Amino acid sequence: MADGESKSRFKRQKMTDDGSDRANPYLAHMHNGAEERDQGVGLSDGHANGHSNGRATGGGTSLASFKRHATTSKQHTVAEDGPANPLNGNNLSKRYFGILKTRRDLPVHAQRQEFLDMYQNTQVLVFVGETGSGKTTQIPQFVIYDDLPQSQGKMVACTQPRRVAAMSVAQRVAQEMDVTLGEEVGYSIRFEDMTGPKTILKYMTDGMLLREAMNDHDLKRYSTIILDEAHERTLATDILMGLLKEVVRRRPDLKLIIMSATLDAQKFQKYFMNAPLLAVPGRTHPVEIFYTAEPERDYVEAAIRTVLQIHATEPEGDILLFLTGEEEIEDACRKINMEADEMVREADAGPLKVYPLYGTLPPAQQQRIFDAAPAPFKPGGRPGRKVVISTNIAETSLTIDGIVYVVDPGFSKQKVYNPRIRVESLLVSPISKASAQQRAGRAGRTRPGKCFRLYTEGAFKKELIDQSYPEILRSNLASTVLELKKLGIDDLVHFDLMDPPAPETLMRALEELNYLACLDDEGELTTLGKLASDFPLDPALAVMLISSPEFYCSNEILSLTSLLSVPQVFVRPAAARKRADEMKDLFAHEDGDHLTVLNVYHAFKSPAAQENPKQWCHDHFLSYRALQQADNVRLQLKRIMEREEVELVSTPFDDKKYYENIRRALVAGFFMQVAKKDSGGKSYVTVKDNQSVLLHPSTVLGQDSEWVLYNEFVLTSKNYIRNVTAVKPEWLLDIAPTYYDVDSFSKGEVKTSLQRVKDKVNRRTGYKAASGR
DNA sequence: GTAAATTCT
Repeated sequence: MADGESKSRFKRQKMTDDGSDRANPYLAHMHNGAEERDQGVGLSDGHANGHSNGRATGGGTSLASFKRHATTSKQHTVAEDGPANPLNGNNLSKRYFGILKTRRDLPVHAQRQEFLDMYQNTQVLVFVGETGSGKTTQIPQFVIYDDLPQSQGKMVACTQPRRVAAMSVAQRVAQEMDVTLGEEVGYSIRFEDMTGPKTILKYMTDGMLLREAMNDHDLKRYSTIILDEAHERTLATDILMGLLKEVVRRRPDLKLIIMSATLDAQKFQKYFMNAPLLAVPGRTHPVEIFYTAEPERDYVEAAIRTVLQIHATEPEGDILLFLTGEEEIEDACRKINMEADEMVREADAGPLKVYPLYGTLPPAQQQRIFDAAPAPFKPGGRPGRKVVISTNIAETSLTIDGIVYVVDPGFSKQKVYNPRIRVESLLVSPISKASAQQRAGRAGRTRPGKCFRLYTEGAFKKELIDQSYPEILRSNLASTVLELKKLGIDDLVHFDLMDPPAPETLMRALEELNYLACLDDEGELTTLGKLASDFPLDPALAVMLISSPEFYCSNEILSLTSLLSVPQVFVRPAAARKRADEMKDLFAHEDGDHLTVLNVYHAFKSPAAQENPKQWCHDHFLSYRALQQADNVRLQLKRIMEREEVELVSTPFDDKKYYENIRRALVAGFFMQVAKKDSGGKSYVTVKDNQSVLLHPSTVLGQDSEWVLYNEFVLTSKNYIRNVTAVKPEWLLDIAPTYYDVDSFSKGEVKTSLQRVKDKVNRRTGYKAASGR
């Protein structure tokens, strides 16, 4: 592999980096006259409402003289210079002043006054800050100094799409403000509320704020809400934007800041009644982009070749390669390792260390990507290098310093939803231009880097879409619709979303909720629906849980619901499949996978296993993390059940009906996910939409069950149903009579079969078939 | 006879 060869496949394109040249057309230029503004004395009126909740009020601190929404950057910097902490009057630490210096070097700091001028003069502000601008840590602090939420007895919220981000940013900002995390600055995520009575700045996940909105439609606890990373367009962010658009109308005192990393900010501006925009440049190193001259046929093979060429020809620096899934990544790791060994032997190459990275990898193994690159074989020899092969987890969630080369084949697995067959599935699809930029940017975090795109420049320009479709357009909306109803949105069709989903998707969701009796025929929330929306669960799971006391097994269904809302508990390493399967057989229940996983949970909770649960899980090929997480979820759900007075009951274990009751309770939630064996005897057909499906080979269920209920529909090489339990058709007619109205079924085997069962039941109970509803 | 991008309440 000669040097020239590596370059020949790539056409060099002249550009600094996707966006590091940020001569920004949207940059707001405002006259900076605020310095002369009167520096009001005394706290604003809000201080007089006499809230005695122990919040920091600024009294006795340098903030006491600040006039709300009329402060200046100069005032802020004077206050920050100490000597007392502006928030609580304490002495400031040495570390504080050290951090203060670096904070003032951040690009956002240069525009602090500009930001204040806009913030003070508008209710909604769109803020664009590229990577490295400091927006996530600094803007909320600027806001605190001007909004003085403590004087209103309120807080400033800043949302993040991911839990880790909310936690780590809060930690960092607490340090910057020299306060204890959880006091003036805190965070709130599921299972963990690190806030207290003094908290005035709260980082939180977007999902968490959405939950809060369900019980407080006006979000009255907040004086300013900052939606960060809005460009990621998570489902929760989209719903919050729709909601907040209405809330700002109802609450003129609420300020809203939409923060985004892309220049596609006009869309946000337009959506929010032409809100003003402020843009701040980022600070990253330039990344040189290379494209292939011709399209690649096999992107995995091309990617491996490119990684090896970089290793052979490029100067020191680590490599990040993006692939789409676990199997592809493990496969590429193996191949690169083999080739690298050969390069070391035959071409005197430096050592190459390869690390896989994907979501389901245990945390300890994920940590290994942060190991330093290997040292040269001998002092002064060819440099060692680290290669990380990752899914798009490294695109946003995880940042690896030291990456200088990025290899981007241009694909990722994405969720798609097909409302016609009501199936969410994962599909390998081309990424968007925004993703490609994000990936390239990963090469320029510590020094100038290079990005090798395994597609042509023409393809980048013409074939990639600008932005990935927002999640709301790719999801089953059943739980979203339920949430919206609970948020007080009555007219879903006219609810102003940035990207409204297809009418068919909405119809499907409404229909599903109606069958689940969460919405009545008028589309209004029922008592059951209200209760279901209190649980952080899919509607079918929530309904199953709420109905379970009627089947005398709510304790067991509570466990099962928790198990179904965490990742798979069975571990099946490629090297030990057979042993793993044998272990699974120990827990198998002949009536299906639900009862099997429940057996696992009960065994996990037994004193014997709890003696050393980690070891026990390892020995039994079970995921300790998943089971622990299930335990956590169970506790949270149990608290909600107690609060809402959903009874916790069990059928005695020695009762003949113990397992049958659980299977019947499953039907109460999942009656829409039932399949009947085909006349051929091998495959199954789903009731109502007549899809041919196969039992997933991982099921413990034998082939002799006529009717089965399933949890998941998996589209891979074939249509599989997974997590399957045998049910009786009588139960379907009994528990879900509206859905199993035999007359509504289209002609076919399912209908005939159901009719036969119905007649039999009617004969037995003495009713005439005709008298049935 | 076998798959699971990612994230969230």
